Amino acid sequence: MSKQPVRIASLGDLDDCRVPLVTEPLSASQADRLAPSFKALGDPVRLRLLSLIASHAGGEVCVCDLTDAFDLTAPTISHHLKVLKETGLVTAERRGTWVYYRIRPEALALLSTVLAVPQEAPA
Amino acid sequence: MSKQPVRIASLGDLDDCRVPLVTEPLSASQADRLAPSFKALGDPVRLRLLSLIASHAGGEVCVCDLTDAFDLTAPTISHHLKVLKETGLVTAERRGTWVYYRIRPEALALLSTVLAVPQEAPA
DNA sequence: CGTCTAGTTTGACTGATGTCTATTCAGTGG
DNA sequence: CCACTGAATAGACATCAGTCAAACTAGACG
Repeated sequence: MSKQPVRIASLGDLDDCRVPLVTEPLSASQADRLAPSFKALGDPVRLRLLSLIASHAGGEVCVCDLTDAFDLTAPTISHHLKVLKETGLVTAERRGTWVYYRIRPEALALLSTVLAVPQEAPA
Repeated sequence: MSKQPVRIASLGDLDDCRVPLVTEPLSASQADRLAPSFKALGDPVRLRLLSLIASHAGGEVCVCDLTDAFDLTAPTISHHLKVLKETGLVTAERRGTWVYYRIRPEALALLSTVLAVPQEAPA
């Protein structure tokens, strides 16, 4: 439906970062705000967590299901989820005993756009 | 499937990573090969370096020009360029006294694809 | 209230990372 | 051959990041 003006406090304003990095040089400020998101993706465990969350039917996953998918302790998974949450890539919601995570598609899409290579890219 | 000889993963084949992370869960192997690229993008200096290289007219930039754009020493810039090179995001070519860097558009495009959010993505 | 389960937080440890200075390598040109 | 410049490497150092065990918090349910 209509998009809510969701705003992640801990996630800096990335509104001015919607232009491919190939198109024009990133400012230092833009780079400072984008880097944490890419850094969050720079760990294999977090990449898989994000993918598991993003690709799951229903759009959300319980932490317990995520923990089972790795050979890591629950605190470690929790730590990685926190990193993803703090960079605005996912959101968390508690329902009863369980906590469910879902992705923030806009965040993912923005990063995808930054890396996109327009057709008429400089050769 | 015939097992291929083990490849150095710093720039390992990412041929089987062309599917959006949202579409299906990444395997551990895929995540292991993708993570270094995102990690390389996880530093503000490298993001700006990449953007400077990618957006430069002519498609290439001399290291001397890059060094001037930052308040960092030449070895530090060199180190960051090495990281970008080792992850396959850029290539380097020496011509005379100078070394020119250019991006590898395929590498960038692949990462963009991995992060892409197809329209019918789970909300 | 007591207890059980799901998740998170804390603290510690270890290994990786960003930066610098000093040194070395690669070409150019006297 | 030697000196000079652009760039990369080596080593050192401080900080950060991933992991775990232990302790803690949030609900559910007798």
